[in-house]
Amino acid sequence: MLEKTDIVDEVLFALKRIIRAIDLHSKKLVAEYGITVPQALVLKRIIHYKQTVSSILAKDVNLSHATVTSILDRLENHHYIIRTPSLDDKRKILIEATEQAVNIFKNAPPLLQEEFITAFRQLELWEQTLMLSTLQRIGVMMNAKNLSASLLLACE
Amino acid sequence: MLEKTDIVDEVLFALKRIIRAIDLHSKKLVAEYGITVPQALVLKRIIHYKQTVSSILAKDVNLSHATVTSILDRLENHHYIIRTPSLDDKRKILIEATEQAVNIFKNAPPLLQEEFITAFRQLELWEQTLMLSTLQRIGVMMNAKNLSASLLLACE
DNA sequence: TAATTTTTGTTAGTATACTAAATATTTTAA
DNA sequence: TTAAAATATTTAGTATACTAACAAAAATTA
Repeated sequence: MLEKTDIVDEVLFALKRIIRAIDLHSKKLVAEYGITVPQALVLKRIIHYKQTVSSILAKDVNLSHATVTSILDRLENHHYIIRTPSLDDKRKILIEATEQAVNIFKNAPPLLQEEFITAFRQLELWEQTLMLSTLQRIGVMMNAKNLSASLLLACE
Repeated sequence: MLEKTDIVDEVLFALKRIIRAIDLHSKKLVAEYGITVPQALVLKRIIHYKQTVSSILAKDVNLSHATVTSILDRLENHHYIIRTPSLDDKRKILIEATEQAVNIFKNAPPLLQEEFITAFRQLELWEQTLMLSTLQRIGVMMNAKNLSASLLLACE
């Protein structure tokens, strides 16, 4: 057994478990829908915009440009997107989803475990909201450095 | 901007942000301490046990055997651990931390962002506990499938 | 005892995800 | 108008993380 000395360590441990569950689910999606969670998130945005470029997608899904490029490579290999060099601005590569990709979302692959979604939806709305805001708050706390150096003056 | 139609999507998005923050922090640790978060988690356990085997570590840190093997490979390359084949049970490889590895933890590399740790510690204890239990609950909800199929009968 | 199963660890193959550097193009400034 | 800065995307290199398949050894069962 793990003895937990520190609540912060426990937070990390709890997060790690969640991260792993999401990853495992993503790998199951490949078998059933031929698409992973990161690929689905990117594809969803492409379908939303009809036509877009990779830098927009990187901002939307909160990933680096390099990561988005590799995800787009795989989507292209699977014929889920088409990349066309832009004529207006030759630096840009326009991205569009194929018919095939749109059809995948007709079946709506669940981006989180069905068990989680079912359980979550059965919670009271206030509880769902509380959970979400807790997660958002943790996210803010972890990205705090970028927000403001002035706050740091107060702590130490 | 992302229009969010579904609170479940928002939960995934919030989690993705947290996951990314942890990953980015891990990459910063390499520069400062020469060790990543997953490596540190594994090494911490090795130091705790003094001597152990990879299957124990995989259970402790909640990772697959293959992943632990690759992390151990890197720890070995950095001379943070020594692997010795066991004489009792020739399947087992005994793992021990080196002096060098123990010294790293004298400096105590922070496994989460210092900003997060500082902010988290400033919360009231009840709030820390609430956050932790929310995360643990999400973890349970996501790993529910393995727990019980009987519960599923009730939902659909 | 012999055959089977389980345990333990590694390897192969794939997908994510990052930074830094390279390339090409466009915009801005001198 | 040319040089410098900014923008857009990709490539290279590294680390995580998984499953499946493999090999070796140990434990169990017939």
